Amino acid sequence: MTASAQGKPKSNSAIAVEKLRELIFSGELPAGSDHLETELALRLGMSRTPVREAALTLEAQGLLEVRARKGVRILPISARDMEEIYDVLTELESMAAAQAAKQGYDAKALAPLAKTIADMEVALDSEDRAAWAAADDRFHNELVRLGGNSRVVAIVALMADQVRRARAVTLYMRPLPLKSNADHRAVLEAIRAGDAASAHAIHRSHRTNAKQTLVQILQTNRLHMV
Amino acid sequence: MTASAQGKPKSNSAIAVEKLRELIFSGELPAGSDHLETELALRLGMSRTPVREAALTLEAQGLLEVRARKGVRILPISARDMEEIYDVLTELESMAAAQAAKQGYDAKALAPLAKTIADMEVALDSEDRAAWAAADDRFHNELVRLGGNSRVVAIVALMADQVRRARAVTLYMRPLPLKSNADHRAVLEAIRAGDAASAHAIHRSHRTNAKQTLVQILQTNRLHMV
DNA sequence: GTATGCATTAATGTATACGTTGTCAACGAA
DNA sequence: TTCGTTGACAACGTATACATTAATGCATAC
Repeated sequence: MTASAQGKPKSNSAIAVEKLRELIFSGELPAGSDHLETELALRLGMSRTPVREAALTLEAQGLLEVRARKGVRILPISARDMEEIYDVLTELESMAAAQAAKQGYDAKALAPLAKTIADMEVALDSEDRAAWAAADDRFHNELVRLGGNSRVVAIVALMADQVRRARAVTLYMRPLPLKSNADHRAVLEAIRAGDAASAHAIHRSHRTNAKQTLVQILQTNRLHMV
Repeated sequence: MTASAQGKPKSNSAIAVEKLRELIFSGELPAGSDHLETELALRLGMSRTPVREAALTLEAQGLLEVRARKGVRILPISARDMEEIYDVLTELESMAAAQAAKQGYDAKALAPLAKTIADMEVALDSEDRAAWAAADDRFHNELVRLGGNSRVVAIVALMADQVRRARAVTLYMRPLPLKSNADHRAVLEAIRAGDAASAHAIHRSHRTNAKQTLVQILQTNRLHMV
């Protein structure tokens, strides 16, 4: 089927979730800012009801906070928040890597993961940071998918959203992660070889390094409002 | 201030969340059952709006699913689900135990954790399974709190809800966990000694054992609808 | 007897009106 | 001048009416 003939009717509530996410990630709704429900409803061209429902959904996802008579507040992300998030990602992704290694995937099943690594390599060569970030997201998402734990997939997706918000600010403040792809390849190789312990250890150290790099950037730049 | 003079006004939406959680945990809304919004609204003595908002919140928490024109479905829990949940709990709680050990807590700060272990001991002596389960919940909750990662606390709380639902069925089907308190004490001791590696390893093996016990019960009894 | 299509209906999705309540500012008293 | 009080306002929380749409059942044709 082609992507053109989708034809699936989306509810306004679902549309509101998408639009609000876009507005938050694009920075049009900056972290720490307040927005009235009526104002958002007007902006999205619908009534308050679906906007309110979307706000509740996004609140559960940790992107904003609904406060009585003060509108929704887009949650800021502090350096401490990023530490917490990276620690969770480190644990759950490392577990996923280990479990993926135990599944005995063949080369075909691992092809999507290998593709993301190749894409990152191309992006690094052309110094295309945005493309690198997109491929990196796909790598981590695919990794946990291979782990086979649907709850890990869901939690990591939520945390990755927050990382993406922070990265929108930090992406151009740090050196290109030229060496990180060696880690990615090593993880892939460990999974292919069925070496769960190595997959776990390598990914853990990879994530730990990434955490230190990012937290240092956030702290030295006092970017507690991302 | 005394607890009697609380006087905090709760919104109907918040009340609906509480009531629905009670109905789900008590089994009055059995896993797998469907319930119309109108019916629930009538049952809770309020209009559809707050009930609907509560349903969205509980959906985000993984307790139920809202389906168009079919009402909300209380999600069943399969043995596979419990495996996933226990794997997540194992990783995050072990990390929390290790981080708690690094904090250098004194005896006073660890007193609440020690109290839950003492309570479990008393409950085991009197073979009071319900009291043991309640104290065990408090132990795990307090443990992650000491870890200091608020996101881990939140995720573990969500997963613990699911465990509680399953335990309502399995609590009386398994032997009393007479030896588990030795694990709890060992974890506490490792934290007190500041031995992060031991705290991590001990708690991990504790959780792994618990997982195997529970999953085996669920599988042998075909309890895929808990 | 079966299958297809249409009409009915019932439940959600959405809009809107209204009540409730916290906020903010102006005014007055100390 | 400053602090406290009061009042109006405005935004949310809730109820309710309405639109939408999918499921269901019946009738009809093959």
